[in-house]
Amino acid sequence: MVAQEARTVTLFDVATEAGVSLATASRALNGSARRVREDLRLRVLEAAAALNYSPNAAAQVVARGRSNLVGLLVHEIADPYFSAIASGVMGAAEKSGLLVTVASTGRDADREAVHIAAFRGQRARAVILAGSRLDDTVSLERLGQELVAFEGTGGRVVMISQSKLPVDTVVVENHAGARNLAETLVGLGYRRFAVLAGPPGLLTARDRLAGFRAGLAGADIHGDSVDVVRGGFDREGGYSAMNQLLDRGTEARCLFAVNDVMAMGAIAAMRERGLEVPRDMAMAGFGDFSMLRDITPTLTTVTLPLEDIGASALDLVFLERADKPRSRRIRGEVVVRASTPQR
Amino acid sequence: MVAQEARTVTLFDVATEAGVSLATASRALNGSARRVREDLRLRVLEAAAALNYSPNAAAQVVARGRSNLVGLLVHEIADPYFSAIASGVMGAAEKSGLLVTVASTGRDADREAVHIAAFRGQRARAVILAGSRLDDTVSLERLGQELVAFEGTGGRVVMISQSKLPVDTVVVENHAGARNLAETLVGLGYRRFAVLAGPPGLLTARDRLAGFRAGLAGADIHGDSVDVVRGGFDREGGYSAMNQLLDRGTEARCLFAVNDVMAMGAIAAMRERGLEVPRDMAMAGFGDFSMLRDITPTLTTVTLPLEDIGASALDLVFLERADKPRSRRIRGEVVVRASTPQR
DNA sequence: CTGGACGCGGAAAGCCTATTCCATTTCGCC
DNA sequence: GGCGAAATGGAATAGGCTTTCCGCGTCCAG
Repeated sequence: MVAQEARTVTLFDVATEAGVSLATASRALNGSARRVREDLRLRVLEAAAALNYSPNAAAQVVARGRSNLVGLLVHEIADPYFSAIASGVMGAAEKSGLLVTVASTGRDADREAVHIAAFRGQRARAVILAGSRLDDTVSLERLGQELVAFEGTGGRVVMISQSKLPVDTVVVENHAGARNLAETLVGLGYRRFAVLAGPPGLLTARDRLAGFRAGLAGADIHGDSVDVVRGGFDREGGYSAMNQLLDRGTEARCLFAVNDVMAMGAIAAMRERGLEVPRDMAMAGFGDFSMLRDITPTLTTVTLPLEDIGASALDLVFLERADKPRSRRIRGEVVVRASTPQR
Repeated sequence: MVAQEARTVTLFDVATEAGVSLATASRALNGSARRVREDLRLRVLEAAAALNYSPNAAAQVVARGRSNLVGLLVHEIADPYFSAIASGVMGAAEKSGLLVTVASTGRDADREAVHIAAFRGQRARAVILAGSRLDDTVSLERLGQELVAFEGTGGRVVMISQSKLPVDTVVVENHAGARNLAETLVGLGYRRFAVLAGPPGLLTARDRLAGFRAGLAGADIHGDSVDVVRGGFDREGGYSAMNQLLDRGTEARCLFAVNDVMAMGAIAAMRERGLEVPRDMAMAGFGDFSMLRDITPTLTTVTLPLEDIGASALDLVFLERADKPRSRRIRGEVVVRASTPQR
């Protein structure tokens, strides 16, 4: 028995096996503009199948000058908000024959830049940035440069959240959603509010707070009567902000947490003190991830069609780059549940 | 003004700019075995920075014959179980300078095969298969062939869940965990059990059921006194299985759902009928995703260190392929919470 | 019957990088 | 100072594929 060198089979092998040239084999396999006579085409296909040929994608990328990879940058893939978006992106990508490479940045602008550079190296077809930007001109500038470099390789850039850079964007209407929520809550009879507002620089958090305030203002409820507490944009942030609020005391009868997981943290903080939602405090969140309908009490929130958002982002990838960046606006919908009963 | 063709900058440009040869530039940039004189090295680095050079990863892959991509196959990225594992894999990958490409299979064996073929085309360094196998010899066989072909390109294969194929595996000790859980529940005073058991063919579900039964058998509680209902391995499955169980009536005082999201579905089904956990029925789950501590009541379960599982899988990627597949065993830990009070 | 248009296979160039193989320089040591 | 060994720069090649360009055969119109 001869020791077999496990060489991988190349297009050359397929061509030889089929008795045609490399060029013909290539054309037969990926149906180029040029046509190949039917019998040859079949011979090539058969040969490829017989040899279990799998084209070397890297070589194709080198030859074509572009890949079919899409880079998806999220803050944290384990966060249900991002994993739902990722699911939408990946579902749409599969339909379009694209592969999705995901990277978590942990909200770190530097790692973001590193990953974009890596995607540039991959000659990725596009990069999708999911997640809120910070209100930080320096890092925004830096990101912009990185993205320009990326576009220089022919790739597309799509952002999800705010339209702060001149790239196509799926804009989440945080302001409008929060305003509607405020109006709804006022309609339910609430007058005194507290807000767990997230970190100061985070645009998403800021927009939601501003929208909520705008909604209250429409009902003549003004800023000074609203208790605002800052905190991280995650469960822990909600938990500690709520503790802060409870420690210092509040007259609010209804709490708005600018993100659902913060609301969950807040509920946990209340429970530890023997307080109950909505008996001791009504509560509303924002962002709706599916698990929310299973917590007790079910939580009033503004639902966002996260998977659609991801899919929309991938749609934008296929548009030609234009001078004027386009945006798709996604509106959330207020859903009233048990946590905010009529007063 | 001259129309600028936006050609991407290549290694050749860097070499020219630095006044050295291509070979030297290459060696300077990725520190090969060969050394480059310090001043030249610095010149190259400067030139690269000045031109904002980013190596063409695809060309590197072609030249080196292997990539730094890791393919991760999950059933559904939006499922917290898988997104937590993905988070672990991605965190570890980043430390090792690897990129992670994720694909969702939706438990479809064909799509699984398609994706593995795609990863083979990418010359991925490794593919990690997360998620339970089905007890289906045909598709298992098919998968095995696909994986052999993948390994033929020099890639590594790591599975997470059961060790059913001759590849390195992170084995989740479902049987032992469920047995411990059963023993714990018996210790709390429960004697009559029902199980929401998941689909018949799914190995993970099967192992947990078998382990649970084994634990009960140790306490002389035998099969015929346990109500077993089949259902999907997700929230909907738990919901409908629970409805089935309640429709036909049961004497069980404690329910074991073989997976946490099924337990959540079951709780929802009970709530719709005005039933409460644990008053009307105690309940335990399996798999612990972090949100669980925030539902009411907090749920007894077997926690799995999902992020560690992902990280372990990536560890295995770096081991040399060996004749005997290795396995890392991961044991869950029983956590008793409010849903199963002492009786 | 002839000439041009068209269809199609094949040779070869090109994509970008890593690495081998020479050629030259540098260095250590007697 | 001279010699061999070690270090190091550079030309050329490899790697797998796509695509351009060339040339030949076929078909149809005149």
